[in-house]
Parts: sequence; C-alpha cells; structure tokens
Amino acid sequence: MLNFSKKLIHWYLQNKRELPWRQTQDPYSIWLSEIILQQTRVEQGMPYYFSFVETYPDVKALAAAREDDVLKLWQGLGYYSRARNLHATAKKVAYDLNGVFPDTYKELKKLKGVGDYTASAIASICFNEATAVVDGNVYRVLSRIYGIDTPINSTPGAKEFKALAQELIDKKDPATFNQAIMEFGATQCKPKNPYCLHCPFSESCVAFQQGRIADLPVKKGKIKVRDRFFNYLIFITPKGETLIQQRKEKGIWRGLFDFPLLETEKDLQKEHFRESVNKLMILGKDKSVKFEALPVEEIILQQRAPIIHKLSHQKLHVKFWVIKLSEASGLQMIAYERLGDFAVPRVIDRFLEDFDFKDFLE
DNA sequence: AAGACGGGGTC
DNA sequence: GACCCAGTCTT
Repeated sequence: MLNFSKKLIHWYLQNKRELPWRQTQDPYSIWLSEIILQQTRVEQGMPYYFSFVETYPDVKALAAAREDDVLKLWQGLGYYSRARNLHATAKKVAYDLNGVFPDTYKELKKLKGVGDYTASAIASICFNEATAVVDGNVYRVLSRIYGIDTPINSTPGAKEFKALAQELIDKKDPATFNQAIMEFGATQCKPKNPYCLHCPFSESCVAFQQGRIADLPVKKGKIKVRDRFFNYLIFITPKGETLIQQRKEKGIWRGLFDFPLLETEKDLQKEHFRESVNKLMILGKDKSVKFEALPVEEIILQQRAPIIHKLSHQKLHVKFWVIKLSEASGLQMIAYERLGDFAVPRVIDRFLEDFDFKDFLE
C-alpha cells in the first residue's frame, strides 16, 4: 500500500497516548520499559515502571542491587525470568560495557532478555536504526490490512511479517513508525471490536472488506493447561516464626519465595493430610528434617475448597495448612513480620493479605 | 517446532 | 472459558 507509513504516522500524531517512556530516548529508560511491557499491558506495567525508575534511576543503580530486591520490586508482574535477566543485563552494561548500552540492533540482541522485538524497539527509538518491531499489535494490524493468514506463531509467519514490517517502515523516522503501528494495534485495531468504522485504512483493509476481521490474525495450536494441587505449610512457632524457602529449580516462580510445599495428585482432604505429609522432607537453611519428626501441636486447614489460581499453562488448586509447633523446630526460621521483605507469588501475597499470624499465637 | 513462563483484562 | 497482552528462552 502506498503511503501506509505516512497515513499511520499522521494518525499516531493525532491519537497517541502520552506515556512516560515516550518523553525520552535514554536507552536505560527505553530498555526498562520494553522489558516491563513484554506480554504486559501498558496499564499493568506503568506502576512498575515508575517504581523501578525511582528505586534504580540508572543502570548502575540497578546493577548494584541485590537480585532478591529486584525480584521483590517485580513481584506481581509475572514472567519473573524478565526480572532476573534485567538484573543480569544491568550488571553486564554497568560493569562490562562501561555503563553504555549497545547502539545497534545486532549488539542489543545479544543482551539477556532482549529478543528480536526489544532489540528493534531500542535500536529504533534510541538510535534511529530502521529496524521494524513485530509484536502482537503488529501481527494483528498487518494480518488484517493485508489479509495474511499465515499463522503468526510459526517460523514462516514470523519471517513474513518481519519482512513486511521492514518493507513498510519509515526509514527516515523508524522510531515514530514503530510506536505508531503498535499504538494503532493497541487502541484502534483491537483484537475484539476494533474501530473499523472510522479507521483510516478501512477502504483498503482486506480483512474489513472481506468480513474477516474476526478471523485474523491466525494463530496455530492451543495451549494445554495442567492441573496441579499445592498444599502450603504455614509453620508457626510459639515465638511467631515461620519457614520459607526460595524456589531454585526450573519451573514456575523461579527465584521467588514460598512456604514448604506438599504437591499431591489430587485435592488433599484433611483426613489424609497426616499420612501424605509425614514423609515430606522439610528443607531448612542448614539442615533438613522429616515432617513427622517435628513437634506438631495442631494442624488447621485454612479453607475447605482450594483456592484456584490460573496461570497460562497451569491451573493451581491451592490449600494453606497452618502447622502449630509446640517448640522450636531446630530449623532456621524467620519472624513472620519479615515476610514482606521477600518476593512471593501472587497467590501467596493474596493469602497473606488476609491472614494474621497473631490469631495463632497465645 | 513446540513448550514453558504470570498475572490480569475483555468478551 | 477462550483469547490476548509493546516476547524470550529452552528443549
């Protein structure tokens, strides 16, 4: 289409939102915002952007942080590998690259957590390099306007859309073009109920003209969701201490903290709790003990029906069991008041919001 | 090429 | 319940 970029940029200049990261070309700010915005809506990411900029004003400040503190600030945003990669890349830039971000797509893409999209975004916005971004918005806009039904999550699809975007990009102003096409997808050419009636491209939009708006873009395969049953053990000593652990293994919530966990094949009933938990090893900081060796005084299940916590690939059935200990366990525990210092999964944060340890003390 | 990885919003 | 979000990394 002739003049696509001209019309698009015209639309953008009249309709764009004023967003904090649109007031700068500073690579640190742009990089930070792009990482936060991966698979994340602007409204959800915005508060995190503000708290990160305030807490870590530049890449050196972020590099000097402890990873646990970065994770704590990231708590609730999800996809926590982003936070770990963010910190690793900050250290790389601060200590190996003299505090200066790479200024080309090719070099940017070598950074941890920076893929094709993010490298293109930074290179274009900060350094005026004409490399096209292809995110979910771009897939939608281009598949509709050009009537392309190649699955967007396929290798041919990725190549085809990248090439088309690269062909369309305004070589003189790639920064504005890239942001314009994403903004257009986010606010006009939405997944559901797009504003086709006053769309500047409706006359030539293949999907609109052929009534295929709802069918594009095409995505292959559906993800299958696995059911898991989590039983969290909230230990409480007479001194008001509890036990937490950091999730080190691969899988969900890596790097975050949670309570000792008993995972079962199905929903665990109170009658079967003892037999199921007895052989469980409770991992302390320095040593570990079997559950059955602990001085358990009382077990109180916090809810009859499990809490359902949905992730993209898993459906979690979560129960919290309070385990009152009559004396110190021999394990190294923490005062419950300090729980707030640790990054925890949303489901635990939510539980803690209306749980009071004092109810179980004297 | 296919899965894994979070949490929240929309319809 | 299904789909999507300013995607990336691992298998």
